[in-house]
Amino acid sequence: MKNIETMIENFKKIARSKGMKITPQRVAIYRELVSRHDHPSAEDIYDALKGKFAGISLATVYRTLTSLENAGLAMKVATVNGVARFDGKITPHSHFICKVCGRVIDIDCEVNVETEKLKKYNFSVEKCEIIYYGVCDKCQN
Amino acid sequence: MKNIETMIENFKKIARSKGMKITPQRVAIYRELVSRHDHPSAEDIYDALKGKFAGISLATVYRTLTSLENAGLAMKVATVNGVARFDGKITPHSHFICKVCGRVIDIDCEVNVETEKLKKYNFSVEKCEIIYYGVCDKCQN
DNA sequence: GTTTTTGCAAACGCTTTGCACGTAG
DNA sequence: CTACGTGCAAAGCGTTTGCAAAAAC
Repeated sequence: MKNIETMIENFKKIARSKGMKITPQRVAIYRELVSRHDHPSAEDIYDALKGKFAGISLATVYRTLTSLENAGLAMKVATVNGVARFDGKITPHSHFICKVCGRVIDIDCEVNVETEKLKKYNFSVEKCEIIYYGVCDKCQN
Repeated sequence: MKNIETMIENFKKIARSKGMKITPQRVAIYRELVSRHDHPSAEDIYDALKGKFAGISLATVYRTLTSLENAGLAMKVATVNGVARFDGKITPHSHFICKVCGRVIDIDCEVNVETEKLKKYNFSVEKCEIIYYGVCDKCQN
């Protein structure tokens, strides 16, 4: 799913199947989200779009991100300094958060979770989120 | 470190060594935090204390939790529905968050992280946070 | 006595929401 | 034509902060 246009077609198909309407705003927000890999905040997306898109509102970005989450097309992957960060990559992967610059970086490192031992809790586990914290390469001087 | 009074003595020692003053509020907040294992929010602690402690303020609870974090005596372990949750247990462990009731539960399940592969990123990794999401035993009916 | 901490209330900042208008289907 | 989405501004809400009084050391 690397081709952006393919992803947008997929988005339209899924959105329609969920009864969502395909608006120019939604397409633009989804395109922006999947085009970049810095896990933007709602405001990041808003800032990137307001130049090309007269009158787009921050509220619409928030509402669209929530819709995308509900449709399984996006995820809130972290909260850095009180600001939610989103990802259009929905395949399982981990993240590293730099406590200096706040960058959120994808980590494709394998993790072996002893899920056998988790069974004793009798929980229905749906998701496992792994976040590493530290200082990124650029911030180490 | 199971004995509460022992933990409080340890807290006083560390706090003093960091130049912090030992106030009745701080002792009460720390005691409340380490006495319970439900990962309370600042408001949970405030609610539990305001009965026994005339005039304690929510701001003091927030400030104390921040001080405890800085002293390495507590941690913000999760944010559930926009509310930060704290833990006085600072040894490494994971958490399960029930998306129905919002409970945060300690998980002492081993995880083998392939830290070797992390090295290629040239990050200085200080912490690894693992959170499982799903539905807890009580909420499954 | 000096410095830190507290309580109160106000301020903050991200996010959500009510409403009238616009637009997709 | 009807239901859903949008823009705007206002409201929400957890958390932080300024300040004078109080307490720790």
